[in-house]
Amino acid sequence: MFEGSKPKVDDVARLAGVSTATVSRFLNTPERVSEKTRKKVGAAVEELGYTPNFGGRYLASQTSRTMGAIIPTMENAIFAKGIQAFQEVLADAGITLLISTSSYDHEQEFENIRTLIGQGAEGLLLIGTARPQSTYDFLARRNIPYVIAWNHRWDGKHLYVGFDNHAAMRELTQTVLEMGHKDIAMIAGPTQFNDRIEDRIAGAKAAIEEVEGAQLILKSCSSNYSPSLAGQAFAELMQLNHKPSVILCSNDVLAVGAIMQARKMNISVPEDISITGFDDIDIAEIVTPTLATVHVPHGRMGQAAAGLLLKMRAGDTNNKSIKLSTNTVLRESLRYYP
Amino acid sequence: MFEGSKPKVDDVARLAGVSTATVSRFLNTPERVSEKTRKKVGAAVEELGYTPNFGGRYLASQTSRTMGAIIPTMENAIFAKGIQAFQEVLADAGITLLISTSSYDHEQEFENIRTLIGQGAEGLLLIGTARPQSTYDFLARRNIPYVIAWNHRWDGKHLYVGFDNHAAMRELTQTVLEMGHKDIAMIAGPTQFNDRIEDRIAGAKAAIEEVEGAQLILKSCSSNYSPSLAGQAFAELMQLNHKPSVILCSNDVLAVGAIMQARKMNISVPEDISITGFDDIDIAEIVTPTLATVHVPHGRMGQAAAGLLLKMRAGDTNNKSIKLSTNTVLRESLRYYP
DNA sequence: AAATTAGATGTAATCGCTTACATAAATTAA
DNA sequence: TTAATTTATGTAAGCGATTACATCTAATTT
Repeated sequence: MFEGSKPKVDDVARLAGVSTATVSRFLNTPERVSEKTRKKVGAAVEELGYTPNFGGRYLASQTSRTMGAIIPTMENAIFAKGIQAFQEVLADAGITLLISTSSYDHEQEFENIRTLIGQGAEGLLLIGTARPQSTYDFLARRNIPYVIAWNHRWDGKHLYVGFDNHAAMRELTQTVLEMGHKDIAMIAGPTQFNDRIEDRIAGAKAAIEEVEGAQLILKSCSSNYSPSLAGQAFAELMQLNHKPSVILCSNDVLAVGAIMQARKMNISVPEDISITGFDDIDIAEIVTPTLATVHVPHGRMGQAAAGLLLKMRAGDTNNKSIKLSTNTVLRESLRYYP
Repeated sequence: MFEGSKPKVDDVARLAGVSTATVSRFLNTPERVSEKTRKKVGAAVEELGYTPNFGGRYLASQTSRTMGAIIPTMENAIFAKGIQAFQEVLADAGITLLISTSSYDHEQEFENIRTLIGQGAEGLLLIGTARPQSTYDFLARRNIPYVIAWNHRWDGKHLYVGFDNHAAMRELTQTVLEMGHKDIAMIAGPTQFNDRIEDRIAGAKAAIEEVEGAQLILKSCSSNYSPSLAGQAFAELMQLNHKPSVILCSNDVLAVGAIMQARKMNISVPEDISITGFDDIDIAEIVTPTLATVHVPHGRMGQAAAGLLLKMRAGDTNNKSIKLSTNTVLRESLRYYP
């Protein structure tokens, strides 16, 4: 109706017959406004469909009620679940979430961080630890609270909300070893800019080194989320004279790619070869055979990260990293060594 | 370094020995600044790690370089893919994306819309058409450009960037009918607030009505994304005396749920019964048997939506809805009627 | 060489809101 | 009833940028 443009505090104030200060108080601290005026102002806001202008608000109050999250990609179900939970907790606290994706690129991530801070983000959710020191320096200089999710390390350098990728993979590998496997292969995506994969590989190695006669063949796959490239890696492993009896994949997506390739090649899983994943996303239970993997509590991680950032925003400085536990899930794709 | 707080234009101006106006010009219209000062200011910006404050900028320029998207949930791979593409196109144009999720709730969606507009969103991406008229009224009153994605209708009421759910489902159903099936069941999620499902159901009905002797048993499932609930619906259908020979599911997730339940019940797909999905997400090719479904170009849809909003933002008023085509994908789960 | 013009920079008003402080009204205490 | 509090409201000064307009400098034309 009306002029079609956005109503401002002044418009509301005029219509309600009060001052702009009162309107502002009505919006931010209603308890400081008398019942009577509260009604008047409320009606005016309603009638005009007034929404406070963020710019003005942010400028005047220096608080944006906004947080940012930068994830590598949204296409991966892993992040989606965690971020969804993250957003829900923030929304309940009246905080808007700004999201952007970095495509696993440090420069883009830094650009995104700058933008989000410019937009007023009062806290940041970042995935993993691998990024240039300069990025951390920037964050420190600006004094921006941030939380590192999807990984957890004991170095005490950052606030983590995640799980120990190293320990989780080590545990899974130990299980595999206990089942009698000695010739173990691993298909892993690029570790560049991806500390989680790095930790997973290290975890597998650590477990294998502990067992006499066990050995690891590491096969890298140029993408973390391409089933077909994983399939290719699988095919190459099958060319070897001395074939592995089990293939650990750095995540479920790659594992599924390997399973599908096995089917194409008429190699049966787990009779001929065992395969494992990591993450326990939906497809792990859908694929045939069902996939043995490491279960990760993505939803709880997102919630915890939001909770932590909210606390930091409230001024709580004594925060600690949160380590979530994972667990090995045994399913059809993994079998005892014959 | 320094005071640890955020540097402002004045700081940059002082350090570079120019006025704030020049700094602003350097940031927004560098071509209006001489080579020499450009260098000076650039160095100052760099040294201070200056990022313009969004609030001030937005207030003064009345442009936020921000767009909003409200999706029902991020957990579903469907939206993730489309939104990812949407975000990439916007990012290339220097626009930040604000995302929030409505959990399929109209009130929450409206709240989100208000918030995003308050944050300065210059355009909105909405999913599907089903929402109260009051929401559209609000949008119109505020004169906010918006695009409806994930559906396309011919009513000319909105700008759509999507596909014709009705026609797509009709086409799939026609294929099913041509394969000889007459007793057709459909497992569909709630249509409340979900015009896409509504259209899909209507599309199936339309096709079936055209064929003599063909009939539809509609089985509703109380969630759109719960495989287990779909499994339950499947089990109930199998109790019928006169069993269907094919089950159309309103999306791939439900279809997978049905397939898995069939496996549990030792009913083989497609020998005993055929099953189809909709969306063609990754799992469609992963599940055994692979799932016959309708392929939807999610990525292109996101891109197109972003392109359209960008054009609208630039002032282009003569925009048209974009209809993307889908196609029926035949896979193992669908077979000729015996 | 003087007049004209184009280009670069500076000055200061402005955007919409919040909030410290001042003031007025209502309540309680004396 | 008056004074002392408490509570509610108003006034006006910023918050950090942009930008119309004014000014100054340098280049071009005559």
